[in-house]
Amino acid sequence: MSKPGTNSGRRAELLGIAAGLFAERGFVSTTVRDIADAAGILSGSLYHHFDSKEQIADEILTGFLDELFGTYAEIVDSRLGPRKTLEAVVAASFDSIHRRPAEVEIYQNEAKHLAKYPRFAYIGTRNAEFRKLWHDLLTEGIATGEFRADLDIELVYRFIRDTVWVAVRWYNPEGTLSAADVAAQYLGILLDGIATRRRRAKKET
Amino acid sequence: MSKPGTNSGRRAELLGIAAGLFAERGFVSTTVRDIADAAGILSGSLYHHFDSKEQIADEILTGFLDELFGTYAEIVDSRLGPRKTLEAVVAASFDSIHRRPAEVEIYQNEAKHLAKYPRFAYIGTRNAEFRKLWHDLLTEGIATGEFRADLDIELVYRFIRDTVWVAVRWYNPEGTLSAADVAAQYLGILLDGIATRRRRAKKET
DNA sequence: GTCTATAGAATGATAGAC
DNA sequence: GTCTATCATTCTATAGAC
Repeated sequence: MSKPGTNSGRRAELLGIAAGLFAERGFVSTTVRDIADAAGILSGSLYHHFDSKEQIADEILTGFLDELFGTYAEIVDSRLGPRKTLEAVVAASFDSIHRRPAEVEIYQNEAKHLAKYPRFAYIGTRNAEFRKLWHDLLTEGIATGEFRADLDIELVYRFIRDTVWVAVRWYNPEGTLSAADVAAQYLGILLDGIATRRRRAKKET
Repeated sequence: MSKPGTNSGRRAELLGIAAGLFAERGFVSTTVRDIADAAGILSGSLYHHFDSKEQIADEILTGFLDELFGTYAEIVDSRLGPRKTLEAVVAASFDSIHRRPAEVEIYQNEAKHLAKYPRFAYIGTRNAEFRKLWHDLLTEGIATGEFRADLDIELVYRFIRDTVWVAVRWYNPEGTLSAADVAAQYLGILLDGIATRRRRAKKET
């Protein structure tokens, strides 16, 4: 039960400490000594639990992504219709920022670099999965007439994706503004805009 | 004219090479040897032009920020009114992503870490300046009735800031989509939303 | 599960020749 | 303005004692 590779409590504890440091200083700037110091042990001792620094990041990311995409799958399977699904996916994303800020920050800041290595190939897979989720959602919403027909789906997808995730940079889990508050405000802007009167953008071509 | 510290052409060339590498690999992951290799010289020779690796990043950022905020100042001084000013600031921002993608990426990815060092204190100053610009703009727009009165100004500011700048991650200066196209699409979403019917968000309290 | 001790490589930076 | 040569430091990772 305490064999490295299975989940002894100590292992999870070390992963949490490492996640906090990776999020705060970045993966490359965080040394194994930093992690060991924060855990109250020496750097060499870390290698009893993990094969390498990369493996630590790997386990943090897989754990996070498996949980997140599990939640997305549940929402999609509920077949709420485009608008309600959009609201639920956005809310779930902000909720993950609230519950796992370090993991989201690592995903945002480090995934692009890590994805180059074979070990982290699943990052590209998850990104493609997320993109498909949004493309399907937006396409269906336009078909049902709930979303504007003149939208560039790929661009809207990117704007939503970026704006939701980048909020991890300023969102404070201990602050007065809850994840649900932020999600509601954000959905208000995304769905209805900030202008007082609907002034449809001129279509080009 | 060729004294290091003044702008010989070589110096600017080296800054451009370094900016590309910092943007692509990150500041800490880029070694002085990487920069020297890309310039076709040896790492020691770099120190004839610059005192340190930090100085290189410093000059890249100050040059970029001075230009960017000069543009913002011109726009504000034109007194176009809230909506037109908003459109112009957003367009100018996307234009800077088009013209200086490496510099924007460095500002986005590295500024947070660099800002901790006294040498980069101006980053915090610029951020505050940018925030004030948006707060004033949004406040005025609400006063004139051009923007919705139920907006949380600080949140709207963060959403706009993040969404505009984070686009540097996927925007391709050589692609078919111009910076003006992206700005127009983005403003369409921001001002009017993606939903077909205006459904005002319920106000809390 | 942690510590001692250290290997082996890479890093930012320097001094002086050309 | 670039090169040669190199220093001092820091890094990931390993081997074996406790």
